[in-house]
Amino acid sequence: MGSPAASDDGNFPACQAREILGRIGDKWSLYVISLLGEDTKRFTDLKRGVEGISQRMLTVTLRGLERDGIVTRTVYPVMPPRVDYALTPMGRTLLETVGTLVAWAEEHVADIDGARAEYDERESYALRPLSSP
Amino acid sequence: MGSPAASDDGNFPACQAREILGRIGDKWSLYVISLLGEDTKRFTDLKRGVEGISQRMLTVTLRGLERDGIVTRTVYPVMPPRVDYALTPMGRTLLETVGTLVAWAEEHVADIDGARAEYDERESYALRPLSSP
DNA sequence: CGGAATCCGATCTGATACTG
DNA sequence: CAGTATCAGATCGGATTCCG
Repeated sequence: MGSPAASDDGNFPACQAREILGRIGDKWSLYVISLLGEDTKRFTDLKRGVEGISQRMLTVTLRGLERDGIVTRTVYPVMPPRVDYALTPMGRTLLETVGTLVAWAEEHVADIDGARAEYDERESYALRPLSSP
Repeated sequence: MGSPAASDDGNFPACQAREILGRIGDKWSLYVISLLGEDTKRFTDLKRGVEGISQRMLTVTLRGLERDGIVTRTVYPVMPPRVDYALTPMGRTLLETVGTLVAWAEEHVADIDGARAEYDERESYALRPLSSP
């Protein structure tokens, strides 16, 4: 329904791969996946484990990962509620790569910080016509 | 106005690592990095190589990667302009991991597509009170 | 505890037009 | 060729409130 023949990019394989990369490449997803590891974790565990994530973003992220078949969500009908999250077999195949990526980011914080400072100086400098204080 | 000492998260290491993950985890960055590989490529080559990227997003992505010290940008002062992009040594250390991630996404398009269909059905089904057509 | 729903400013992004 | 500038629409994401 709706659009007859316009923009069916949505079904284009390359477009789907991009969407998937968007999901797993998301900073929150990366942390959630690497934090889950081989274990089963509860919502609050993840919230504590992923520094700085809001409840909303954790919920949204987990929903997305669940929908894509990367994590499983198990609800126990008790009060107070208890929900367990874990990686699916497919999700586990991501673990090593994601772990490497997260580790890379953490290892290169200083390098990148330096590169940024250098770049910013170069740029502000390039933009200034002639003088320097 | 308001917050005097609140939210200096900006300098917090964990926050910086997240920001870096946000950059390299970005779908466009991932494609650009893996496409660059060991080579030097021109702007237009990248534009053609990264399916579906707009000129604007390619520019923005490359600027970010340059600022973070992941790619180099070489401008030749000729007409018409010529600009070469390549990975820095630091950028090259990402290549294997990023390549794996991109390959993973492409390999799992079908699986994830299936998982999504299943999830969507389960959900729409769960939300409906009782009846089914 | 683990959400869902809503509000709303901030950010992102594509389209378009212009340029050296 | 390789951008920059601008603008409007879409999306993101935090804060808040309410719920079983």
